Amino acid sequence: MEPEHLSETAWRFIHHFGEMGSRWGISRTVGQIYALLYIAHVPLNADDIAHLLSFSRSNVSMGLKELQGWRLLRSEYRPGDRREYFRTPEDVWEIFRTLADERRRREVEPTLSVLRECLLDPMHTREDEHFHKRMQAMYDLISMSNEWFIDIQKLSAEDLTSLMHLGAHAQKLLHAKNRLLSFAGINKEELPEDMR
Amino acid sequence: MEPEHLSETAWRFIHHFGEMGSRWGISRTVGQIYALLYIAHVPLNADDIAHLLSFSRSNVSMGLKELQGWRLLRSEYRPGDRREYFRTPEDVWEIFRTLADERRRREVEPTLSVLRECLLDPMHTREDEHFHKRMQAMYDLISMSNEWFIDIQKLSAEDLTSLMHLGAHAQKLLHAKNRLLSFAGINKEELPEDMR
DNA sequence: CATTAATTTCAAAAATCCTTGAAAGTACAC
DNA sequence: GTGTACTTTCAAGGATTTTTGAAATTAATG
Repeated sequence: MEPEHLSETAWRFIHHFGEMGSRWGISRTVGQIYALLYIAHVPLNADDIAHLLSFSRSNVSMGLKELQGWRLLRSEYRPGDRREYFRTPEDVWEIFRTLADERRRREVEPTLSVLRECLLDPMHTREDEHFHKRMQAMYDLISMSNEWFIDIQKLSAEDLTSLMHLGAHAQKLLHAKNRLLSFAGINKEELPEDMR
Repeated sequence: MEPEHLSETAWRFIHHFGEMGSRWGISRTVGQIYALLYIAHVPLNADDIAHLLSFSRSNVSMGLKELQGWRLLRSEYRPGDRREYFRTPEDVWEIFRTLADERRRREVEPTLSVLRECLLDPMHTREDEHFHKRMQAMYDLISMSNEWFIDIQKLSAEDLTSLMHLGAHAQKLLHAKNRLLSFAGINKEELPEDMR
């Protein structure tokens, strides 16, 4: 069913995502496996993958397990065939959303925890005070981005596309709003949280 | 000038960012150096850093060089002192912007190039066609996000904060616009690019 | 221009991370 | 329950990345 070997172009694609993966905390193998599954026109089983990418069977098994840990795979069984067949979600948006959300949970949330803990520690010296301010600034930024992402994540691919096209133009809307506020003599602090 | 040793809390902070760094394609050392410089209340020279973090002098030198490659450091000389003193920008937003932009240039742009090249390759089989569609979908998503980021990057920290607070509420604006369009019987395709 | 102070380079050692084959585990079919 | 087809685990070996100290380089000073 699946091709015996990869085309030149397919290989370039897979190879690139392997390299990319290794800059992103997932191993080359895992990156390549995912790239292959992403472009495959039919679901593949572990042997297909091992064969096409020349990895050991066990390496593929571990790679698939890791990808499942990232919630990035779908799998299915076929009647009369005991092997498990894997594929990626069809929608690229879904893939990126899942990836981003998983990173958020694995990296951003723990970072916020550490920062919160550090911020609770008592300050003794002038340096401690400076340290505290710096951590607070970082906490504020990360925390806000985190919430923004959780918020934005709910939107459909279509809505996200519109929002992105709007891009920095949204700034104009905000400026218009701000001019209006100042015209009306209203102070930002008087507004409810979600209208600032 | 700088403290002889790090407080418990400072160490926790630095240690965490070392671990984080190692998940992000920069080494533990580099992550720790940056965390230290970020919280330091005065600029530090390479010896200070090596001493405080117990790294070899040469390791610190390479780490600083890498951080400069990321455009994440400021440095200064003092009269009567030959040593170079390093600090991070004061504004966390600036740091994150620089980091994100550098990653964009190092990872996203090359990925787009590879995808463009692959998309130009001739298709022979049915599988090639499917492959082509998948790459196109990925190209569209990454390309759009990339442009969105370039666009958004120009905004001030203040504007970005407002935008983030707006978050998914922006969706309401869009829906309002879309309802208006459909009420007026205007098709999206008739609008100029930046109004869709 | 020689001396000294600081920085950088680089090849080797150390640490870490990845990959593998062999063995153990699982689950289905008869 | 036994055999079969597949999957997973794991310790050892391999590969890659980090870290280091010694030597080379650069730059300032008298």
